[in-house]
Amino acid sequence: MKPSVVTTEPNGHVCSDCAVRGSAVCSSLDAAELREFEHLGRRVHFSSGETVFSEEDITTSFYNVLEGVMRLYKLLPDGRRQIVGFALPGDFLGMNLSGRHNFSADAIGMVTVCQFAKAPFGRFIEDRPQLLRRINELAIRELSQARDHMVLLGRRSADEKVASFLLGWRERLLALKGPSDTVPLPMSRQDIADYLGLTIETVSRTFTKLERHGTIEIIHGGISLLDPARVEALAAA
Amino acid sequence: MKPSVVTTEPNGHVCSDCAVRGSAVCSSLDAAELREFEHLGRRVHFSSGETVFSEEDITTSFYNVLEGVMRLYKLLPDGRRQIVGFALPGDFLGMNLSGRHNFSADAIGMVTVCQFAKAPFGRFIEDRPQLLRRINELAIRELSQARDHMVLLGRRSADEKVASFLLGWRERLLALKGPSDTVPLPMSRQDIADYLGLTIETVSRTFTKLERHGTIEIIHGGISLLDPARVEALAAA
DNA sequence: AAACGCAATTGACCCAGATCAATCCTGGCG
DNA sequence: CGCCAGGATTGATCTGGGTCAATTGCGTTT
Repeated sequence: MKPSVVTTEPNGHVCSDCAVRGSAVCSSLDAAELREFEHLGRRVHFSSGETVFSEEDITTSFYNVLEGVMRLYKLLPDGRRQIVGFALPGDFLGMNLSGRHNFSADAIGMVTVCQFAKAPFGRFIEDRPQLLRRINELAIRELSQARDHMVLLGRRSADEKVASFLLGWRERLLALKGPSDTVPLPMSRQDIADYLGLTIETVSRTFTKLERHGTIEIIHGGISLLDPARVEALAAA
Repeated sequence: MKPSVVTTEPNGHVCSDCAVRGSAVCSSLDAAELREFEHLGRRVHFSSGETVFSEEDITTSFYNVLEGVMRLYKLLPDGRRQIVGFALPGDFLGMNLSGRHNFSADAIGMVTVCQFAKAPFGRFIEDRPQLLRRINELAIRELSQARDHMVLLGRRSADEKVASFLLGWRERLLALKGPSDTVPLPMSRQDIADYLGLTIETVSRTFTKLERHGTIEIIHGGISLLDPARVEALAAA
């Protein structure tokens, strides 16, 4: 199911000045290793809404997000959807034990990834424990986030969910774009609802309520935290 | 907060005939490595309800569960609890990036763990990529389970949650105790509720409902699946 | 065997959030 | 510029599961 709009650059890039050089898996490699590594990955672009891989697909590649945002989700047979996370630049996707992806991933807006064929990547890792350690670190970080999200899904009210989401999302963007009380939300209300285990109406109503109380301002493509302290109180962190 | 009832065996064990030798982290070590590894861990016993470690505690040890069941959970400031998983023999606990545990763990019934001091264990791993790879595998498996659980918490009804839980728990015990339609439930109803994001009343009512329909039978310390197919249908797997 | 303690069950009622159903933007296009 | 489509908002109503409150069942102590 390779989408037609995907474009691949034959080779117009170098890892050494990649945007995610410092934070992604490749941060564990030295300059010499990086030159070798460069041949393994190729940049691939996806446009908004395109699927990068689907749950249950055989895993043929790993992906390193370079630019943009992706939604990672699982579907129930009847169509209910749970977004298990949003991937941002520096995130590494595709690791699994079964040989099949255990969630689907698609682009929210334009996305650039660094794609690695599974086998050569596996071979490259083989004698580079540093890289393995880095991948393990990323997995452990994900796991910690996943557990936090379980608490949110299982034990928080709608207001708390929305407030936690805004703070969490701002926090993640902090590392990428620097601190700001203006939080861009590239994903749809439906995406937010499916991430928080709510309906789109509840998300919308909660935003409106927060805005009426002067806590946030809903702006085009995002929200602005007028009273961050209030939001933090609501999140019951 | 070392509990008084904890007992440590000076050395009455050998790794080579450990119950979890084949499935735990140590499955990645050969006989020679195992002998060296043996000196790193010590068996520690916990009795029912004792806390092995708490969220936010500085991580001083890693733990390999040998016997028994543990509940892993996070608390909100106001006391709401979310159980993020149950640990069984073979599970490895304590990995994190922050240097602090990101959840609490306590014993459900008698528990035996193999405890490793963080620093020596870290040193041992250093030049044994096989062990690191094994730890990574366990982390990836956990991550996959965590994502499945997010779907359950965010998008399933109470009936589906309970049915999925029974099947999932049976599935996990399968590897340890062999196949059976009688599912022991060592944890309390409250534990089940906090795992599923429900209240104790809802869990109890759902069990009763299933029993009235002849789908399960509630027995002392567990349940019996009278109609496993029916339970699977309810789980909407 | 009576009495206690604690988990589990059951019942009655309530409410947060879902569902159903209109609008209301807003941006793209003829 | 006016029209259209898809996302977002808002309103009205419903309900699954929570809350509150007994009651039951059992294992332990005396």
